[in-house]
Amino acid sequence: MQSFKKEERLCSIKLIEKLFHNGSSFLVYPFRIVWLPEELQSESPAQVLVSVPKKKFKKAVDRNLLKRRMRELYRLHKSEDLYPFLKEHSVNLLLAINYIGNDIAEYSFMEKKFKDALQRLKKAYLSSHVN
RNA sequence: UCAGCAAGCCGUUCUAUCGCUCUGAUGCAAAUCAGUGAGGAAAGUCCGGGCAACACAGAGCAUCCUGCUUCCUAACGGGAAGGCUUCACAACUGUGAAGACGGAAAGUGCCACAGAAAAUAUACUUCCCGCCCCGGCGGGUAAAGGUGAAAACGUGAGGUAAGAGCUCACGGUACAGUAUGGCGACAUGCUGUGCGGUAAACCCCAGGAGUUGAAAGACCAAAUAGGUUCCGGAAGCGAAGCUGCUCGUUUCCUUAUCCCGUACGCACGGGAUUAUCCGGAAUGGGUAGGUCGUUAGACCCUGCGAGCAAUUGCAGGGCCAGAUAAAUGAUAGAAUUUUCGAUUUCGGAAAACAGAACCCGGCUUACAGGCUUGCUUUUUUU
RNA sequence: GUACCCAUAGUUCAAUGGAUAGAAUUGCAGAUUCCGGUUCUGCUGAUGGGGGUUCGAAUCCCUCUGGGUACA
Repeated sequence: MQSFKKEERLCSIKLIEKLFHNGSSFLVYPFRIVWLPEELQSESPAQVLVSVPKKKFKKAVDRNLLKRRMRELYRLHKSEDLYPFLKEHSVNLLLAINYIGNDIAEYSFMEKKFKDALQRLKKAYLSSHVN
């Protein structure tokens, strides 16, 4: 359950455009999460996209490091909480995780914040669908 | 032994757990197992080539690039060896460094300020001669002064009213001719003629450049709509021919336009106008994909030759990333190195520059630390 | 990936290779005013960094840095 395969990544240009056009977003420093419920063809319950702005991190090495850490976080924590939640409500989700910090954060700090972000995501979904 | 300079090389390692890319095996599949996975600069995109598509009789013009010689190379604006110039050390003969290093005697332009004058010379203070008669005029001159980044080759002698390459000697530099040495750039000698700088000003000379770049280009099958062309069938108060007329038959043409429905377009429904529909094939375009191009190569390692060297010949061995919103990671522990606190044991911190995207050869820039070789130098010992 | 362009006061722009790099505006100080505004006067610059050519470089050449444009 800790794998991170191609089906779980968001690659289609159309879906990405849809996500950033219609999706709703919130901020948990140092992340910005954009999400949108959507019917998917693939088997995985969610597709995710990870990005780091080139303006803040000029060197490719730094961007790679942050993207790898964020992917690792998603891989390790998705199965604890997010996937069971999504199956329970039987929805599929498009996700985009942007890094908006100005410095390269420690892994432990990022881990703590990422868990908070997942909780926020669940709350946001529930509140929007109750109404 | 210490320090500096130059050249070349390396540029953290191991274990465990959980993952990712690609390849292979097993398997209907899910999956499992095994192997594999960033650099010397992968960077900048400054040059050159391969590869691909398009273009292409030949010549000239324009534009851009290069610029001492010979060689290396697939090619180069790269490299090697050499020549020349300049600078430094040294001291008369070397050592080291740097150099966009063709042409100013084809032509044009420019050379601020200062200065008499910045290039067909000219004449401010001087100097000399003559005249008027005591500071002016006419002539000669360019040595001295001062200016400037640069002043009509420099020094000495002769010469002269005073002077001047005007003449001579020595020297500098450029061109032409000639002899010797060198493949050549060039060097040395002799003869003659000349003497501001600037071509990273225009320009001239010699050589070179077709254009566009893997988002190049080749192929594949889907789903959706149905543009164009062709074929077949049916239809028409359509047109024309055959005919005196009708039927019939042949050829052509049409198969759409307008209005309303929230209505501009598409689709759908209805209505109006003399009047249209169906089936098949080919071709073009749009949308989102896949495969090839794509990693075995001007490749790497070792040995033996050729060459002063760059480089290259032969033999043997090896396979070394291939992603596509883009893999090469995260965490924990240990070792190694550096550094700080401490003091011989422990604790903390750090480990450079930096991340492939069609592939090669260079150049440029970034880089903690370490190793090797050569040269110079300091101290000590013999 | 490929092809190109730009960089000058805080800001917007000038300057033929030649004095101390100008103009507008902003800021600061002073004058004027009872106070403020307007007006007047004065002051404030690493020509993006480094090297080269030149007697002399913002300008010419090389290189690095930063910013931008075009091509699907």
